[in-house]
Amino acid sequence: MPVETWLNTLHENGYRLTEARKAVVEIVAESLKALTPLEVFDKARAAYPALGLVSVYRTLEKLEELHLIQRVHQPQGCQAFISASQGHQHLLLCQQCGQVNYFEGDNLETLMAGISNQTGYKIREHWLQLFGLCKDCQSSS
Amino acid sequence: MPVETWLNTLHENGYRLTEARKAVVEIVAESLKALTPLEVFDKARAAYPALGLVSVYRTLEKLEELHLIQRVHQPQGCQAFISASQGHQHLLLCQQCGQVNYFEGDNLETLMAGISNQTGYKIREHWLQLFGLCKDCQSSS
DNA sequence: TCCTAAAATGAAAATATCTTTCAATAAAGA
DNA sequence: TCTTTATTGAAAGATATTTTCATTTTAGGA
Repeated sequence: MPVETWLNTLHENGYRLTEARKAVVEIVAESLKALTPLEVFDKARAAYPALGLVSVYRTLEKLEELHLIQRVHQPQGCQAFISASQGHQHLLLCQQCGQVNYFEGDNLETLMAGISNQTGYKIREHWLQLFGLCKDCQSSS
Repeated sequence: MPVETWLNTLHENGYRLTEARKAVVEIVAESLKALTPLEVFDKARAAYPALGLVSVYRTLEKLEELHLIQRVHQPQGCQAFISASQGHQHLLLCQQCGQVNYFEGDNLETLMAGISNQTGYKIREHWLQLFGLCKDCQSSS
């Protein structure tokens, strides 16, 4: 999704468009990898040196609230964010370079129905995430 | 899995059996809910008041390394640990009481093969986790 | 049972991460 | 342009985790 769309969404929801926010959005919207707040801070400061780390946290908070980004869970940690996909999708992460891909079409209905039966649980949500090696990292290793 | 097995595994891997470790293992091995280091600390101190929080962290580290426990990822945070299931299983968590269930039989092979084709990724791992309401919490809400 | 080397401990200090507070600044509609 | 109010960055505060280190304890051999 283009940076413009993100800025519009922020504005439409009553948030002001400041230099700090634009710098953060610019970085996060265009990253193919999940970034931690500190990584965003470092990258965004290149464009806007006065940026404070606090503003990064606050902006990420709002972007998450507006479902423009989502938190990425990994064995190394769960503080990283990536642009959120539209609709119901899942993540596929490269274990080498960190590149993130999205996919949909999880035919988990049958599986979940069976588990619901077995356990008596009423299932309300599911998380599915795949890890592997992207094309590039397969050949280079 | 019984506490004894955990202690044996620790011993077999060259780790000594200390009072601190026993107290931690006792708590974690028998919990049906995922516990944070601090929660483990509090509970384990009942049995062994001299316990230090550092030892909790160190013991959890070893238990994870030996695959006796696994980290549980949740929207509220990812610092909690639960007894690891044998073989390849997934978690089903109650969103109300936190109770953890295990299930297996994920027929994701077809799904993963398709995604592998589409993306060119070589898929090496997958995370699947379900959230819902357990039997008890359904009736009480 | 006693001894000893080395692992493990707890306390305290150090790091790292994230949040709150607050006076100053800047956005955006009138 | 003016004014209100959201937003800012710096600093302090709160949490969570790791490191350091002198002391204690374990476990295996004597």
